[in-house]
Amino acid sequence: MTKTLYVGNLPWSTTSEELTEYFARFGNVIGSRIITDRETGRSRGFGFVEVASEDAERLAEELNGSEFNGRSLTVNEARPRQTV
DNA sequence: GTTGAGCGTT
Repeated sequence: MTKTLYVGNLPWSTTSEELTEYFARFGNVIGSRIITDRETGRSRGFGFVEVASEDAERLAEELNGSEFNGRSLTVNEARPRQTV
């Protein structure tokens, strides 16, 4: 099972690969996704990381407020989408 | 060549 974490306050140059590697140091990371502007294609400065549910809490706790490329990250469990 | 709180697309 997996959980999705919201990651905010990212540098605009951050890629999903960087996020995955950064999160993978603290737990089992499935993958990540940077949210880019639909019109300009530039990063919006936040994204989502899919991690093993057993590691989600520790990842959020370890990475929330931590420094990533000079920015203090915001990490939280992602809100459920309207996939209902 | 920019910006800075937030919750996503097939």
